[in-house]
This record gives sequence, C-alpha cells and structure tokens, in this order.
Amino acid sequence: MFAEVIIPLSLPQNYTWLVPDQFKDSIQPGIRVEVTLRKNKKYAGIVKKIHETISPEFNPSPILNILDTDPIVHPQQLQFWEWIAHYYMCTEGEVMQAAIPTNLKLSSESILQWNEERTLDFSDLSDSEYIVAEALEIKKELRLSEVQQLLDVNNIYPVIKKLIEKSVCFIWEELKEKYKQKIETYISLHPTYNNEEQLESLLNNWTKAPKQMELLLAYLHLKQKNGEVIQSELLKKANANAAQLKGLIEKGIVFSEKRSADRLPTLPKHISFEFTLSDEQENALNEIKSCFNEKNVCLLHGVTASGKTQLYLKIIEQQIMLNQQVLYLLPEIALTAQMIRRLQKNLGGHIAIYHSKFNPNERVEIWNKIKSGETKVVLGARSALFLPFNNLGLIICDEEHDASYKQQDPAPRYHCRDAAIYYASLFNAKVLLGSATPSIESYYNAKLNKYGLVELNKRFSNIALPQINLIDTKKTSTHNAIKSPLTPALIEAIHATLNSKKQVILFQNRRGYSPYILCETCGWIPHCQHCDVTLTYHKSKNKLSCHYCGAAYPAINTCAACGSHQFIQKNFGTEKIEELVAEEFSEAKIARMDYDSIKGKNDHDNLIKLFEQQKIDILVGTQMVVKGLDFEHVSLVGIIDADGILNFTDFRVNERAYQLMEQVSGRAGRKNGQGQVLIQVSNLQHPVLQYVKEHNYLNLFQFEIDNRKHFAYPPFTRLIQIIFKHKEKHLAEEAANILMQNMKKNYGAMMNGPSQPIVDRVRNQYLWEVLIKVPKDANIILHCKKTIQQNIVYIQSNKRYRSVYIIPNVDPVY
DNA sequence: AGCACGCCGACT
DNA sequence: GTCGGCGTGCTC
Repeated sequence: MFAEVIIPLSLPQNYTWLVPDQFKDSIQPGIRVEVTLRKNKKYAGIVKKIHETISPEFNPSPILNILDTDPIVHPQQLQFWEWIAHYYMCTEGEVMQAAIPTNLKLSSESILQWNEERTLDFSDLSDSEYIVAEALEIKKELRLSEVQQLLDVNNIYPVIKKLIEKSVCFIWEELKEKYKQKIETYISLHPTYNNEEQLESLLNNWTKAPKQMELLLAYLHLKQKNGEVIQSELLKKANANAAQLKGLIEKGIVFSEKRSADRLPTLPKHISFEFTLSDEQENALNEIKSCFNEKNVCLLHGVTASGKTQLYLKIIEQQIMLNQQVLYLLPEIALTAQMIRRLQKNLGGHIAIYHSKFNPNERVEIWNKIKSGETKVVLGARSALFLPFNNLGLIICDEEHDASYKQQDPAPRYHCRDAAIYYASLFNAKVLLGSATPSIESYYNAKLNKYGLVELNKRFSNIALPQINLIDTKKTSTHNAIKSPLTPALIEAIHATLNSKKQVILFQNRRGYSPYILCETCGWIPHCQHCDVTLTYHKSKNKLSCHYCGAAYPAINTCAACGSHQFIQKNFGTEKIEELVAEEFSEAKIARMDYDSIKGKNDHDNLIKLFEQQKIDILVGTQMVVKGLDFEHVSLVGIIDADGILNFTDFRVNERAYQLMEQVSGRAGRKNGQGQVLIQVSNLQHPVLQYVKEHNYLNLFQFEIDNRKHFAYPPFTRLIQIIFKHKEKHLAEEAANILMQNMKKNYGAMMNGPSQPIVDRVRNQYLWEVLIKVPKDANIILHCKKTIQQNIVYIQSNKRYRSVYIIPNVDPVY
C-alpha cells in the first residue's frame, strides 16, 4: 500500500511513500502524515491518493507517522489544488503552501542532543564549541535558537557541524504542531443556586465580604449578557482580584473550570434586516434566482449605490435557510471594517471573516468551523477561496473587475474570480459576480450566454446619479501666471460644498509631491537606474522614489548632465494637491489617503472612520479612495487631472481609466442624490468626454458597450500579461517573441514593446514576462484560451520543436 | 526548501 | 594545492 503525498515545497512532482502495516487502517486522503525527504529532513504532507501499484524497481521509504484522525481537507480541495497547479503552472506543494493556514503546517525543528557516551574531556574543543558542549552536558537538549543565544556569532552552523564531528552531540529533527488551543477559566454558578428562590435568599442574607457580593452580582450580569463567564472578564468587571474570587469559590457558591475556548467572538446567530428591498432590487433578485436555474454563473451589473450589498445579504439569508455555505469574496483592500460591521449587523454570528492578515491561530479555528459546516458564511479576500467548505452553495465575487483578485507574486499565480468559478463547479454551487464596472471578459461571457446578466440601472430608492461637469483647464489656466491644478470653478464648488457642511473627495492618481523633476537649464530628468522610469519627488521624506520598483534616492540638488542647481517640479502628486488645498482652504480639515499615508491596516480604517464622522472635510487621494467606501455626506468629487488617466493617442486602452473615473464619481451623493462630479481636463477631444457631454453622465461601461460595434472587433484593448516558463532563458524569451509576433500578425495586437526582463528564476525554470496589448477581441480571447488551456507554446529551436509553458495572468474565457 | 555536488577565483 | 563562493540538480 502506497500513498501519494503533497509536500508544501516546490517539488517537480508528488512523491510516494510506503504505508506501513500499522497505519493501513487509519490512512485516508486528506490527512497529514509525517514523512522524511532526503536523509532526516522531516515534513508534514497531505495524502492525496492511496494506491497499491508501483514500479517494481522502486523502493519508497515508509511514512513515519499519521498526524490526523480526520482529513483536514475535503476531496474537492485536493481536486481544486490539482486544477490550480495545472492551470497556473505551479506545483501542488506551492498551492498547499498558499491554501493551508500556517499553523496547520508543521515545521521541523532541529534539536541538539547530548551524546551520553561522550567523555567530559573538552580539551579538543574551541572556545565557542566548549560553551555549547558545557550547556549541552547540563541540559542534555538544546534548540538552535538557544545555541544562537549562547554564542555571539552570526553563523552557528559551523560550530554545530564541528560538535557533531567531535561526537559531542547528535542532531534530532522534531515536527512541531504550532496551533494551540486557547484555554480559558470559566466561572459557573453552583447548581444549587440555579433555583431562583435559593439565589434570592443568598443575596438577601449576605452579611460579610462586600467584594464577594460585588463579584457575584457582576457574575450574574455577565451571565445574562454573554451566556458564559470567563474569569478574567469577571475580575475586570468587578474590579476584584483572584483571591477574592477564591473566597467565593471556597464558599461553594460558584466553581471554576478550565476549558478550551473560542478565539473568535461568538455573536448571536440571528438575522435582522433593517431595510426592505426596492422594486428594482426585488426584480433583480428574482432575475438572479431564475438565472441560477439554468446557469452556474451570473453577472450583476449595478450602478454605484444601487444597493448591491443589500441584494447579497438577501441571497445569503436564503442560502443560510437552505443550510448551505456562502463565500463572499471582496478585493483585499476593500475588506474594511466598514463592510465587516455592516455584515455583522445584519447576519450576526453567521458570518466569519478571513484574510491573510488574520492571526494564525484564529485562522485555524475558522478553518475548522468551515470544515465542520458550523460556520455558514465567510467574508474574505482571495485567500478565503481555499477554505474547506463542505456544503458550498454560493460564491459571491464582489467588485469582480478588481485587479487585486489576481495573485501576482508567489506561486500559485491564480485569479481568484476564475478559480472561484471552477471551485464552485466542484460543489455544483452558483457564482454571483458583481460590479458597477464589470470587466470585459465577464461581460463578454454574459453576452455569450455563458453567464446570466442582471442589471440594476438605478440607484437605490431612485436617488439621482451625480451631475457630471467638465472643466476645460485650457481656458482657465491661461489666466493664472502659475498653473495651478485647482481651477477657479473647482475652488468655488469646494467652497459651496464646505458651506453646506458636506464633504469633498479630490482624486489625483499620482502619489508623492511631483511626478518628475526637470533641470531648468538643460532639461535633464532623473530616472531610476533599474527601471527607466522618472523619479517622483516626495516632499515629506525629501527623497526621490521610483514608483515602479520602489527604490528611493536622495533628493538631487545638482544636475547630472550640466551641474546646474535649479530644478523645476513638474505636475502634481497627492502630496502637493493636499498642500495647495490646505493653503486655499485654511479653515477646512484635510486628509490624504494614498499608499504613503496609509502604513498599517488600521491607518486606513481610522481615516475612513474620521471621514465617516465628518471630522475631515476634504479627502485628497489616489485610487485608494474608491475602495469599498460608502459615505453619506460626500457631495462633491473632483477629478483633478483626467488627462493623466485617459489615453488620448490610443482610445482603445482606456478600460481601467473609465472604471476608475466611474468608481470615483460614484462616491458623490450616495444618500441624497445631490452629488456633483467635476472633471478637469485640458483635452476635450477624447470620445469618452464627448459622451459625458452628450449624456451628462459617466456610465462609462455603457459608453464602452455603445461604442463596441460588435464583439468581433471592439475598439478597446486589454493588457495581457503572460509569463513564459522554460529551463532555458533564450527559449522562454523566444517563445514570448513568437507569440507576440503571431498576435501582431493575426490580430493587429499592439505590443507593449518587447518582452520584459526575467522576473524570476524558479527551480531551474526561467520565467519571462510579456505584456501585450491586444484588441479586446473575441477571437483573441479564444486564441488565448486555446494556447493557455494547454499551457504550452511550441517553438522551433535547434531544428526541433520544444514546448514552452505559459502561465496565464489575466485570464481569458474558459 | 535545503542540501550535495562541482566548477572557478583567491589565498596560505 | 586548497578553501569556499555560488550555480545547478535532486529529493519517493
């Protein structure tokens, strides 16, 4: 009997171990086993398959131990992992790394053990060896971290090696379970006093020890409120100490017991909605339901503030009633406390939250509750897709257009939305994709009738969409001697907004102070040494930084080309806008929200809270301001520099710009419909601006659809990133070039220059990244589908064809 | 991942 | 002539 085991490493394939007789009854797929890989390195892997046949010349080593009695993953997970590994070109071990909470992964720890046969003659040892040997002789066992503390050197391994050679000690590997149950001391009332009369007489006849009385009353109060009473909470509430409680215990009034406790707050499991759906929402809900009768995926396109979240809540409620599990996915940054509070308010203890920044022990607990089916609903970022659902009924993928659903760096480089569709299919579950600005690939799938399509064109309770006005900066800027990013019209509108006690969002999609600086004399512009990108000046740090690779350079005072000391700061970043706004509106409270001002996760949340409570009047920010914010009091949104986001030479590459502008605009007037958006632009020739002028609204998605004559050759492009993977560098590069030329020839694709440099070298394979702009053409999508599904491009090299693997990034239709 | 092996430059 | 750097290969 043999077991195929997935080891959380990047190994070329899964290896097989022998199942010893004593484990034959208890082994099953999905459990963790302890195995050795090469000599004595131990790993905890997951059993994928059990089989009886193996090539006869091969003699696998045995499984050392079985670590679980029940599987920690369901068969669907294992199948899902296999699919991801195949589709996204990585190993199942890498998928396992991403999927399993760190505390379920066991890591092996090396321990030094004293050799009992060793004489106490240490004369052959060096100083540092002597220190360790002495400690070992006394303690018999030392962890590597302890050795590190003993010795004051960086590298302890040479010393350890010598000690083993001189037979002072052995090295022993130990697998350690990292997850620890939390043990709490619970206090309960002695059963005699559960009787109300008994309790009353006890309280009435109380004479001495007022502190104990206080404790008892605090206990009764907490019991009423939480159902269970934890010692630490009780002491805190009664402001008492452990000795006083001990007195109460000795009297036999209460008793204490230690039990394993839940790290997750247990809210009562009730559902309460403080809203009713509008007719439009009700219709949309019915449409979604009927669409799920025939299709597995449904795209919900609802304009901003149309009440998509309320729809989701209703659907989730229905799933809970059906006793099925729901996964609610949100892009990483959007997973704000605001959203969490809202869901908890309505769904209470039914909902669990899961994302990568969660504490490792808590993650294990959520994992187990999902596995057992105890928790029905999970709100999570893309990593929540790996949770072991056992009865999944629905996946909601909100803001489905969001690029952060795609995992870029460590493998698996999966797209959460697409993987979710596959994962759901394993459970025969439904997927609801939601967005105000759907991605083209999803919309295309909907048009092909692969997905259902439900539209919500009106804001909730018919609140008006914001009024959009264009400000021609060419006209206004000529008046000003110094070109200011704030036009008089915008300044006036901000004044009016502040006077009516409303809030303003100013959107500028450039962080830092000035996007580049320029030598006044010769026009030299500092560039990044690695990336050939202009360096952005950051005033607060007084540094130049590259926004492509993140490198920081000291501020430059001398021109490298001509030696001049005069530089001109060009264009405006959020830092400078904030400064200018503060000068102009000295009485207003101003804050900035961008990557630089938000360091910790709490910063983001705190800023949002301040803005919610109207402690900030004007918020200046980058695209970060659009993520999951639902503010009631914003009535003005200013887009400072539309020229900077729209592409005027190639109208076909603007999808992201439209999405951004529409998302930002959607922040205005969400509650009362008195929203206004001012777009500052110098070039009004862009078709999307013409459309805005004509229709007086910025439903850019609709614009895109209207302007797409038919799907065979739409006037838009998308950026596809493909990573080529091959053992030989030049082959990866060549394959990338061949695919690009092929696309150029057949589809008129616009190439974004030649392929990018190697991004990574993984296990002897070169990864070669290519960015291609291709028409958003059905044929292209299908072409990619074909190539990418096979993950292989054949190219001719040394007179024979060789295969090069492709890792899809932005996924096509499948 | 992590360790062994091997190839090449710097040094006793 | 050897020590150790890193690039490459292999693990059931």
